[in-house]
Amino acid sequence: MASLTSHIHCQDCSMSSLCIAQPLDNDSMVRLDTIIQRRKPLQKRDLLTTAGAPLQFLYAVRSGSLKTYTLDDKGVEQIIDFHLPGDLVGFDALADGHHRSFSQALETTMLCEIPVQSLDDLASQMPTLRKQMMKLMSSELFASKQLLGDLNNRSAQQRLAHFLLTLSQRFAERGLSGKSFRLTMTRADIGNYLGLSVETISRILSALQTDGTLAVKNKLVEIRSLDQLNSLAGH
Amino acid sequence: MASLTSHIHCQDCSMSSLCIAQPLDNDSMVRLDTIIQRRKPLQKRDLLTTAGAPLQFLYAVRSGSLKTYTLDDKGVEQIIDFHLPGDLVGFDALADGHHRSFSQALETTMLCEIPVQSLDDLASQMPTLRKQMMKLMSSELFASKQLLGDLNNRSAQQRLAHFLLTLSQRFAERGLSGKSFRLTMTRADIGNYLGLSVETISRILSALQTDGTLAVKNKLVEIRSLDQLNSLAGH
DNA sequence: CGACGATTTGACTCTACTCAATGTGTGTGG
DNA sequence: CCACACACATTGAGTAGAGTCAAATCGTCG
Repeated sequence: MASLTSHIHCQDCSMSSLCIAQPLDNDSMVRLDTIIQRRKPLQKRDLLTTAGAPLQFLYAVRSGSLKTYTLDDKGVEQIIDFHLPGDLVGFDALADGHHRSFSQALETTMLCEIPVQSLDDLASQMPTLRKQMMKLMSSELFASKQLLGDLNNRSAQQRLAHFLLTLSQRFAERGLSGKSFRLTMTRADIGNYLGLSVETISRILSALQTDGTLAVKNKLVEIRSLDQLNSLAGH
Repeated sequence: MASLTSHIHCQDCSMSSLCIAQPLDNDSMVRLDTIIQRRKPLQKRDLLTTAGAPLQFLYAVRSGSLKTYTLDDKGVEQIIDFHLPGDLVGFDALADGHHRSFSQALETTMLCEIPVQSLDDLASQMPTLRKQMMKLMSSELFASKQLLGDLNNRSAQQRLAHFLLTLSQRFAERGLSGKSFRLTMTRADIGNYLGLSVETISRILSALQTDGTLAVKNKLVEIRSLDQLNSLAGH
């Protein structure tokens, strides 16, 4: 009998199109699969990475979600990113072999664990894998820099609209509903990430609910008018 | 006779410690050197990259400086980054082989031109080069994400203090003075980058001048009290 | 010298923050 | 299974920091 832990392989993984495995032919994917382990699921609030800890694995999110954050001089949390299924966690540690941030599960979360040493070996043999890693990092890099400009010069409403649209797109890319989804992070997390206070987040969500752009029920968000939301984000 | 264009080689380049060449042994550096060309200097306002254009080269800044920006739906400039000597320009294009942003010289600027195709070939033969590229991207990625958090939750004064400190450090790393340097970008550029209005930048610079933290004379900035500036950035 | 772009400074306004109180949901232990 | 506790969320009132608009000055380049 198979054990209870997941035995889905890269070849069958629904996330493979977003994952590091995306451009690989079947044979390469099988080789990648052999180095990847599946981890016991993380429970809500469990830490996946700790700043300063040596890098051993990169992680791919299979299901669930995480937040990545740093602590500033005063020990205040600064949220850097949210991770959804298909995302890779740990790139920031490639620079010097140590994680630079904390990653914490926002809900029960399943992961693939990729030993960096083996990945590196594979990458040196497989140019496609090497290029794919570069591509993923390049995309993330641009997205991150772009976001900086996007957020900096925009109002609270624009920021939140942009955030919701980005989430929506990411869910859609992952084969989930982009119209209606659950915010696994708290309002405080969103505020921290966007540089807004909890109260502002709450007020804007209420306002968007009132004007019919959204239907919000606790953590559940339904986008009622995508056009409306788009035009709010654009200004 | 040697031509008038620069013939400095990677082996002799004062920027090599920051550059892609950093961890390479002498032999590898010579090989890298053979694929790198030197470009005619860019004049102020010249474009180095254009969003949408196919990626052919990565560039390393030898002297001078550039700004990288995108244009939003309304054609409004969004500054994403400033590049100083030793920085690499073009990583954002690795994702799909097309540049995603514009890069414009802020002053007369000298560059090394690195053909991506050849770089890729070299990287596949030289694991150190491959790792160094990953490291550079990883560092940039983290810095960019960190910056997002840093700026988002901070006041105008904190942002500007942080910006000046970062510039100071970067100049120092490049063997230039970190105490006293020239802002090659306009106040408007700084404001755009930090998400502040020109007037706010100007007012804060004046205030920092008045309280003795800085001496500002047009584009020239001298840091009078590093401690003061540090504590302003920290809050 | 003249023109234009960049910078500074002032006055007023408004957005988003803080503080405060209340409401809602979740989870734990008796 | 219920009750209580605590974390999360909403809403209101007042305030402050940064934006906008406007005008004057400075600097640079032709």
